[in-house]
Amino acid sequence: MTSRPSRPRMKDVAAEAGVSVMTVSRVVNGEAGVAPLTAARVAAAVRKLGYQRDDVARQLRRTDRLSQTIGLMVDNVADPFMAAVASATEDIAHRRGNMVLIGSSRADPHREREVIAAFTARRVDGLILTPVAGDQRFLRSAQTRGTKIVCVDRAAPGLDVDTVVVDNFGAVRQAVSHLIAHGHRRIGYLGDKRQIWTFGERHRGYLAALDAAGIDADPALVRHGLRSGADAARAVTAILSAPEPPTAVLAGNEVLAFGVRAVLPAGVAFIAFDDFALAAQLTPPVTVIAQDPVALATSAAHLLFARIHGDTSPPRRVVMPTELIPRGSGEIPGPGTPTRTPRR
Amino acid sequence: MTSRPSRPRMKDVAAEAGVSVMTVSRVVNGEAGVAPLTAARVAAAVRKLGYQRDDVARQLRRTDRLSQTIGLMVDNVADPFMAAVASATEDIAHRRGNMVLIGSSRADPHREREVIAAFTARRVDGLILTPVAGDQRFLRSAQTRGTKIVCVDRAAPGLDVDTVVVDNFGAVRQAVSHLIAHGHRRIGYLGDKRQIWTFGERHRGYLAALDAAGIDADPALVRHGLRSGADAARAVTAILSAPEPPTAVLAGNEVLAFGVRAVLPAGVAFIAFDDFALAAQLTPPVTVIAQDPVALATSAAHLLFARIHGDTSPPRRVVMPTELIPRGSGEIPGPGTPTRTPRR
DNA sequence: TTGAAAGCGCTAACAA
DNA sequence: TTGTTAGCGCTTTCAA
Repeated sequence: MTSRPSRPRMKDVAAEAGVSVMTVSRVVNGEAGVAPLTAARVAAAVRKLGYQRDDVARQLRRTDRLSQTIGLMVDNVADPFMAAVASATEDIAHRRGNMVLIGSSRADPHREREVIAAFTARRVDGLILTPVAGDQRFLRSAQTRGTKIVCVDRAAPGLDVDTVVVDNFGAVRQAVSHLIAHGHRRIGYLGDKRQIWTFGERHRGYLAALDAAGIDADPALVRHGLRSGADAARAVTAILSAPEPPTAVLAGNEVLAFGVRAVLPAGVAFIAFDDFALAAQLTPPVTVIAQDPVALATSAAHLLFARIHGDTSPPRRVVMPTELIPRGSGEIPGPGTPTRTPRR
Repeated sequence: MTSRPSRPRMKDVAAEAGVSVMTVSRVVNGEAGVAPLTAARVAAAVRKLGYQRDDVARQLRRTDRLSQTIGLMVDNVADPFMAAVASATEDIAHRRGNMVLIGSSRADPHREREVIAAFTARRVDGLILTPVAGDQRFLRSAQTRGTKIVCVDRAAPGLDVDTVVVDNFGAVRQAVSHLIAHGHRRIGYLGDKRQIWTFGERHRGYLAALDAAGIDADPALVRHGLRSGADAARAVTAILSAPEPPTAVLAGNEVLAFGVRAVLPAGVAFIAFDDFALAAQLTPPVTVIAQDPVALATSAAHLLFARIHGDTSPPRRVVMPTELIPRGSGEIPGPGTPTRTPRR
């Protein structure tokens, strides 16, 4: 076995340049107070040896304790919404010279804790989270010890932190009211786990719209805990084969919408939460509740970096807009629509 | 200003439990040779103070030097293919108790170097890369110093590392031959930058299929460097308004396919590289070259961890399968098709 | 302008 | 079984 050649250290550079490690440190970090000629010798030694500063050792000693690393916990990076959040977060972090550690909770509160513990053990400066568990109080200790936290997309009840979300409740209430206005009274709801804040809100919005129209909510038309397109396809098939099937369906997010579309019969109205690439090109085009994941994540990342750099103002809740985009699928008339004139 | 309360250290736990830090270290790391009663006292102190081991300091001193962190550099996490790669990588890393640092090159060789430098400065144990630049020799120094490297999706010419890819050349040659067999002789090609290995291969496959059929390649039908759906939409519109427009188009990846679909007239045949969620539900359904990003990334991650844990066998190149899935759009007949019998 | 000494929080090696 | 000493690679502090 060959022994693994280790990377050069400051002391190697110092020896090569004939100076002390302190001088090397000053040159490597671009500090003033080094004679130009000395600096040039050090720089030459750095190049010759291929020296690169060890940020792990650096972080251990520095006064500001900053790792220039943040932790991003999403539900699942493969989800297009979460991918957009991750991409935007990484972009802001990169611009600020930071790196992003990424972890997925996959809607598992246990995994969520593991991931967050692994982040804090690595001394991240801050966390951007899409929380799963209803109760996030376990984060308080990290918070009081200086780790900055921002929630994005999903709020964390019981935790007093900056939060960037949309009005999920209002957006779904509006969408369901839209379906009701088009004559629907039996409307299906397909969502992920209710404990997830967004889906709790979306389900409440659904119920509120029904209630406002004097429609009794039928639990047979509601499915929670759907995690994949396949889950959603099975659920909508089941709901549609009920004795009194729905005439309209709401899919709680993009991934679920994909599954619903694969099996939804023509004639059933459909609205999806989240806009997606081909929504306008399907037959019929899909009416959606659009939100902007890039704007959400960008706002969250800016908030986080402000906190890391000393902003101690009270926690803020930023609510970003949503837009109901009617494209056709959400405007398919239901049995109660005015276009079908009742005969007497 | 209030001073930031710092997290407890081993010495705090040691003081609380009335033992030395070494004993705390043993308990925290679950090592044998601590009296049960002592261990219990330490454990109680850990709980009371909410102690969490500092992995940064730990890594600095440990003999194996492992950070239990790997770096993943993708082109752009928002791209569904890359998101799937990231998700699968994170999943394998999580199972092995590792974390993932994520960075995006966004097809910029300069940014690529920055990201990789930031990874190695943080002493990652290994790198999983989708390289951009044609020349990756700058990675050799990191490699000789012990950082394990695996390329996924894209190979890195000039670098002798494990690589997990598909046969891009063969897959596109087959797809373009498929279009030719359906009577097309003027076929458009839309791809990202040619320097990116995959797109170089895909373009070569395109040319090879034309050549095998005795068709002269027309540069007016080819566009490189497309980075978004909007880019692709503009490019295909331009190509179609040429004097002799193509009767078929190949989109080099999923993101470009979205843009093409938005503007492609019915009647123009279409094949996309990468399968995507709604491909089968468009009108006409989209014929695709399917590959499995999860399988690619899983294989790459396993290779990387084997290397990190001492596998020193020669670098391997794993070639995963692709599948041409005919769904309709790629079978639209062209002017030279046998179904249009030539009259004499 | 430069360097020596100390120490960040932990673990390796050894001693008791 | 427990503790002591040294040191990972760097930065801080202070002295020259």
